[in-house]
Amino acid sequence: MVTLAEVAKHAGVSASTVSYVLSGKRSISSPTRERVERAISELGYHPNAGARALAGKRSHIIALVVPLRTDVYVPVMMEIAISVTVAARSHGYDVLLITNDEGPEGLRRVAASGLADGVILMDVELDDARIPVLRETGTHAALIGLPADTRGLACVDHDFAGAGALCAEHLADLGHQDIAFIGYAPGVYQRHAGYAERTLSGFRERAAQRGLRVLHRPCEGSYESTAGALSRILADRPDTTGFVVQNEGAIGPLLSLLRTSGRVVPEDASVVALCPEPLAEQYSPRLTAVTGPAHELGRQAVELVMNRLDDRPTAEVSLLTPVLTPRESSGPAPVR
Amino acid sequence: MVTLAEVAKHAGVSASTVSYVLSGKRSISSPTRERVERAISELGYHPNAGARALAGKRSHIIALVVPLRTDVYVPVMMEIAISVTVAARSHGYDVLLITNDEGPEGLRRVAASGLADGVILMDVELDDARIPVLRETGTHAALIGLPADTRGLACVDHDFAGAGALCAEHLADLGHQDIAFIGYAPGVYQRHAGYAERTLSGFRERAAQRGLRVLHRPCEGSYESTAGALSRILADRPDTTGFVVQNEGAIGPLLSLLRTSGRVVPEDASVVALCPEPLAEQYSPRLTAVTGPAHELGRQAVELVMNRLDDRPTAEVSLLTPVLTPRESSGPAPVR
DNA sequence: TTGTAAGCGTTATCAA
DNA sequence: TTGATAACGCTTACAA
Repeated sequence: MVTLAEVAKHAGVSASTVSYVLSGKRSISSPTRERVERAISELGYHPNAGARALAGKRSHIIALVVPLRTDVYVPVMMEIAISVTVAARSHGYDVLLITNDEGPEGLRRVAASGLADGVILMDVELDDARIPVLRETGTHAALIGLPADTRGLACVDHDFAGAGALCAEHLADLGHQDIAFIGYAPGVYQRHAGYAERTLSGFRERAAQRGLRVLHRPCEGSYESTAGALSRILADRPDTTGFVVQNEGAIGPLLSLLRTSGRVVPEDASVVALCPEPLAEQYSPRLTAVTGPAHELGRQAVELVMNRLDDRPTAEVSLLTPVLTPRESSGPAPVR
Repeated sequence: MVTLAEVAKHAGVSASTVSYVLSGKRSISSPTRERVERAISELGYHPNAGARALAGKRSHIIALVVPLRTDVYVPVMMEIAISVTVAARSHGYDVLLITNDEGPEGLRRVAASGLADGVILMDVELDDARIPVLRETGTHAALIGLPADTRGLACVDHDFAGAGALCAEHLADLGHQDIAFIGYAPGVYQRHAGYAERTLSGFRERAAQRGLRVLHRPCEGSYESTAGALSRILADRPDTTGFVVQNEGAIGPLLSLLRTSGRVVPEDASVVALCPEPLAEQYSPRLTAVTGPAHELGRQAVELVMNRLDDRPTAEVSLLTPVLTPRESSGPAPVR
């Protein structure tokens, strides 16, 4: 194993000079810098991570806490994890993966041992058990998701209310009057999951402004539950021509069922999905969809942690603007 | 921050005693052990990771290298990542996430810096650029996937040939004679991706043994490409009654197209998918599918790395047995 | 602009 | 069964 001392000897300088060349924390004359850099590459030197952490009081690692089972669509979780890793690397940081099966104690372990300098929590809940640990240990952290009490925390999330509003806006613009919102499973609303409620209220508010009639139906996402939701919707409001779906599992069934019931999309019924782009693209017809930038979520979370590590102040909450991409599944309301 | 020295003072013993209580590397009398353990919990001591790595020459971290873009269905990648993390924790190890955008150099960095003691590579290709680095640096590693040359390496993968055989077997048992295999995109076969070729040859071999007629059609997975593949199949072999699909994207389109063409599944045509369970469950009809245990892949990879770290010999290749779960999409061949 | 040297918090060897 | 103590490889005052 090549050590800093060996590099120093090889370059004919002191150890501290090598260290300073690496860290850039003091100015070095070009000739020495070059000698050192040559020595480094000739010997294939890589600083020892443990020693660096011990002496420098910084592990250059951030922990990413992922839930075992999650509300978040898995490919999106992965996209976030990857964007976090890439963004962290651009700051010279690596990412440690922590699963939530250790519970909040995992956080404490990682922070107290100095294994990680900071933490990013994914899939944060309104009343998240990990937050007290964060406060108690004073760990530098960024949250993806919005807890009930954000005081002193740094959070990034999609602007779900804005996303809901966008759906209402789009369908109203197309002349639809009766809209059904097919949502997550009832349990999700019963435990007051923030993203679900925020989307729904953003949607409802804008719908009210635009004078739309709205029906909200929770849905498990299975074929059967979607069929149940749809038939109730059509029974209660036969004039429904617009559908907003916020439930990945319900999309496929909904499209099949509309077809089966003789409704052509988008001529007879318009469908707007709240889902990731790749999902929207893979259906036939391709779905008009509202999406938030998942990789941006990861990137910003990393920026937040880095800012906190360097004692730069950060805003408490940052919401990312969603985008509606019109595709083939939405069109003008049918004339009656 | 609580140090080992503070614990020692609090317990009235020497630092080394505390260290040995923690590592269990020498026998300690019960009374001292208890005093030390009490001190540890009273002070909330967590050993410093950097110091431990430096002195002990082991970081207790393994790196998991994930591809940015992948052939593997993303939720399965995530499942593997999580099972790796959980399994690693059970050995006192943490997992560092490395993306492949650093290229093979990322591996070298992580190994040479002592950041990780070992490495798990996901989505390994036949001629993987990361393998030379592994050999050159002598890094302890486990590969998920099978490279062309496995000498000296520890690999785990699904038994794709077995999976293919299982599909042929199942359809033959049901009396089907003409089977179409709807595969991955042509490019996947052109670059001789191991899993694709192994599945296909396993399938072909068993089909031949059972006297089945077989048609293999690569497919991009889009609606259009699936439609193209299906119409060619039905043109070339109108008597085709069995379909094997190994392309997540093609499943939905195939089911729609069969329905559209007036074929009822499973009365007129049987479909067997090579895909993860959750995917098979979410279609209507639910799909008979062949699946490999993804979490087992992660678990075994960790065991392999741990064995290598402790100089225990390991087999070069371990293939995990796939399972066929019969569901609603396959049934007896129609009588002619 | 560069060098010297004192830690950082463990582990593990050598004694006792 | 336990205690001193010398590494481990780096960072960072403090000197020069």
